[in-house]
Amino acid sequence: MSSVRPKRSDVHHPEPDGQVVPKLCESCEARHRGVCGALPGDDLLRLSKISVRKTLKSGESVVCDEDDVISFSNVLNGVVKLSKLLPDGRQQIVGLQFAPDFLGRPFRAESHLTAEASGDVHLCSFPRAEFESMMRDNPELEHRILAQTLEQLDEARDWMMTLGRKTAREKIASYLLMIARHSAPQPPSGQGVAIDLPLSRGDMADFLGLTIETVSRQMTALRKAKVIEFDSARAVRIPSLRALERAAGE
Amino acid sequence: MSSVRPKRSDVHHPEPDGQVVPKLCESCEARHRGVCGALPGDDLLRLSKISVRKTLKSGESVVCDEDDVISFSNVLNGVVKLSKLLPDGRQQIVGLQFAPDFLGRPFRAESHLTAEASGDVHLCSFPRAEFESMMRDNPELEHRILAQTLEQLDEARDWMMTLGRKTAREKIASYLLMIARHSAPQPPSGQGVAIDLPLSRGDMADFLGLTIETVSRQMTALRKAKVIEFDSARAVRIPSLRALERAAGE
DNA sequence: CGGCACGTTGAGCGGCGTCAATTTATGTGG
DNA sequence: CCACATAAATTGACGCCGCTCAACGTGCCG
Repeated sequence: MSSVRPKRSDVHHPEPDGQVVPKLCESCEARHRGVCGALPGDDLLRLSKISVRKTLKSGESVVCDEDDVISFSNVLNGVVKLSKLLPDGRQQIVGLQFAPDFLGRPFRAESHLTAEASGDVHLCSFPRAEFESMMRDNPELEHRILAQTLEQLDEARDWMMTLGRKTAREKIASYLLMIARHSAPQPPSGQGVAIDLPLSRGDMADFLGLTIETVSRQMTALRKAKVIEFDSARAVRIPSLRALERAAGE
Repeated sequence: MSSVRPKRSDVHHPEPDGQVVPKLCESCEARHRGVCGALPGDDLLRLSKISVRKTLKSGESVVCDEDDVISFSNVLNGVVKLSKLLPDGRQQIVGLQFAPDFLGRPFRAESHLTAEASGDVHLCSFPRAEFESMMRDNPELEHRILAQTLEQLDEARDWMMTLGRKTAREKIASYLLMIARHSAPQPPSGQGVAIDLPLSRGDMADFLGLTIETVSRQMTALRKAKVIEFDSARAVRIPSLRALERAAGE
């Protein structure tokens, strides 16, 4: 299920201030906003020597259900779906990971979770054991992992409200709102916010606890209500975030 | 909303090995299984001096939505509901905390969450600032917080599957199963597992994304299907956990 | 062009919500 | 102890939102 193309990286060079920063990490978002920002130069070097870049094509999975997790990753770009499966095939997407999120479940097997690329994804991947050992040595690293985990817990609980108490229409609006908030801020064009939808209708359904047909119908309904406009099936514009928030029940 | 009766505690005495263990902490579950287990004697003493026991009556809240969180707590016994509210009044319970769970959201305001006692609850409560400072000094303490946060994230994601993809019947069964797994293990009596239900039908509805009436009907349906037996409305017996798991769709 | 995945739309049904009545627990004062 | 009040839980009748099944449209690639 997961065919990836690793590329070993041990190139590095000194920074102006004498600190050694691996070349691979130089322009990496995760080094600034992600967990790697916690690492001093020498630890970063140690980690970069054992880390590999991976490219996943759409649909390829990082960790399969029940697999032992042998590696952690940072998401460099793209979107990773975290999903669960019931024995009879019903599926629920329980989270989306964007750059520069950390991917992995420290101290435990991945709790029956599947991580799959939605669209092409670039990862920076490293061995589990080595990273956990660095976490023990480096409290600041563990602190960052904790901070991210707490944020993900907040997001998961927000989504529980959406799944349990919102109507189909409100669920769709909530999803669009979430994507808009994760999108890069745009120059105020007066034409509203344009966003690309990383998930197919089917994945949106699995994320929102709906069927494909209901997702499609409610997208149409929001368009007819002029809350959104379609550039294509996978790209919409939002004339008024306020109106979308109202549609999301917030 | 929250009227509590604090009782200052600074009594303590030396342990046989010379280590000082505050008297208050001596028989405390949280010291062994909870986060306090991470603390050496002197830190435990420091924390115990600023901690207070609180008793909440059913329905009293620990942290109100939008309040600044001024304290963290350990749950000593009882059950605490974590819930969210939509502007129009719809409610969703996003988690249950049992002893010896840690209660609080480090590094941030409580993300619009309400924590409320379901039945009488005993807490051990301490000032936020002091505890966060101890977290900085003591990586092992932060490590335990991380471990618990990761578990809660797993649980939240499990529940997302339940909320998004299961039928009313399966949701009820999943809830009963979760309570059974949190209950103290019982001597094999041959009469099945007896469990007390900490939530009212209304709270079960808010936890499962259902209405009171549907909860009641599906409880009756499970009884008629002989998956559960009623000792009272708040206490059931489970003849076969396997059968209950099947009813939960697992 | 055909083949295929993805998305949209329609018709009809059923699970769960709504509204309402009744029964059962829980407490409170005489 | 009973009488009464109040809340919690159950049960029934009915309607609607979202699911099912099916047909059709659309874009992409060989």
